[in-house]
This record gives sequence, structure tokens and C-alpha cells, in this order.
Amino acid sequence: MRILTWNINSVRLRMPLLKKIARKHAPDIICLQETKTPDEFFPLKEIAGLGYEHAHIHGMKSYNGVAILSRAPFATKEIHRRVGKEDCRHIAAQIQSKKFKKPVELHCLYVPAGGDVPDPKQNDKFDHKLKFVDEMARWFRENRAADAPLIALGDFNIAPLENDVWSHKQLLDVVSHTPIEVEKLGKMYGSLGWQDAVRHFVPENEKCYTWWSYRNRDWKKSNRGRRLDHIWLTKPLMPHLKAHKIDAGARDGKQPSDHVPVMVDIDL
DNA sequence: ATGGTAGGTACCCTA
Repeated sequence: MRILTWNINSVRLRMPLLKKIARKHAPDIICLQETKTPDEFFPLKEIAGLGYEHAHIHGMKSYNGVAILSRAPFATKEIHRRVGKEDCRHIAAQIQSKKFKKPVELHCLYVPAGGDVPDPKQNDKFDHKLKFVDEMARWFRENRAADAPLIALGDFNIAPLENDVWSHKQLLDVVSHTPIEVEKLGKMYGSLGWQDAVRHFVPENEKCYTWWSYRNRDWKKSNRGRRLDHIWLTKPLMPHLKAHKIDAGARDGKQPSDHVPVMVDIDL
């Protein structure tokens, strides 16, 4: 089973690119963040035409929005409200598995970006981000079990490791790589003993990015990337993790998203 | 140190 996650930055604008990516990688499940559309305008029919007839979508006007698209039906679907807001940042669905007797639960997350100023007292958006990650850590610890087959993925908007950013030193004060965010993401990581599926394959001393800012004339030449998008698995899934891929080529071409698709293959 | 680009929406917000 191939599971792909991508911050698409507007699903309606990016449909031609989504079609290309679906054909190229043929994932069984596609998780999207920043769909930026209310559910009534989500292009469900076009996506069903690509083979994804089952959808769990949760969107709003202009901002945020998450979706899980699948070839096979879901056992259950959930929508989670976070930090008391109607924000469309967390949905979950259970997928059927032959390997595991119970369904595998997949959480699609869009963590707040957090604005520019890395101080929760001065910047409400950063405060929201920290509270969001705190709440996720607590929620997983209190509501889910480390020995259950779970997947948490999406745009976490945090690059935790030194080689998840182009310059560790230069980004220590930049929202996405500040020590406080990294510490909080670490607590969420510890909540269920999560495993980083991409770093399972890519050594920690190797640079690894999933996002390049639009504010660079040549993203490839400057290569000032960050690894903001993640796929985490609980330990029972790790023996079944077979491969990963980051499609950096998706950053090229006309009207790309600033994030690129990240995927894993798991025997389920 | 600054400003650079993109998307959605409504004349500015978020990223």
C-alpha cells in the first residue's frame, strides 16, 4: 500500500498537477493539506475519476483544509477540532488491512504555520501553533495506544533535525526550527513512541527537504529547503515499512505548490 | 537588515 501526503496549497488550482502526481506514483491513499475550499466546492468527481472514489474531506473558505482520498472504502472517519477552533486541520480515517486484524488508523494533520515572530507572547499565531502541538501530544497519549497500528502524517510545519533545514544556525530563530517548537514536536513524537518513516531510510547526517519557499528566484539553485512534511508510524507498522519517496521534481514546472509529495510503501 | 512570491478573497489575510 502506497500512502502519499502533500500540502497542495489549493486543491482547485492544483487539480492538473494532482492528476499528474496520482498517475505518476499511483498511491492507494492521498492525504492533502491546505485544500483551501469548503467541502461543497471540493472536486470530488474529478478525483473519483482518477480512481479515488472514497473521500474524507474537511475544508473551509480560504484557509487550511485537509482531505484523505482512497481507492478503498474507510472503516471509520473522524473530524477533530483542535485548540477550540473550527480550523479544519485534523481528520482521521481507518483503513482495512490484511496484515493487522484491526483497521489501521490514519491521521492527516495540518499544524499551524505560526506566523513570523517566534514568541507566543507577541504572536498569537505562534501561541496557537505551540498549543496545537501540545494538544496533539496529549491527545495521542490519552486516546490512542502505542501498540496499535497508527499513522500520523501531513504538514507539521516544523523541521526538527539539524539536517531538516538548509542552515541549522541561521534558522534557530526562524519559526519552523526554533528550539521550543522542536521540543514540543519531540514530546508529540514520544507520546506513542512514534517512528519517523522517512528518516528510517534517510540518515540523519543527510540533508532532507520537502518544502522550498516561493520567495526564491531559483529554488533548486539556492536550495534553501526545510523538511516540514512528515510521515510517522507506530512501532507495530515498522516491520512492514518497505520504501519511501520524496518527489522533489514536483517543485518544478508551472504553478507548483511550495511543498512536494512525500510517500511511503507499507505492506498492510 | 531587508524583502522577496504565491493563493484566496475582497481591497488584506495567511503562508
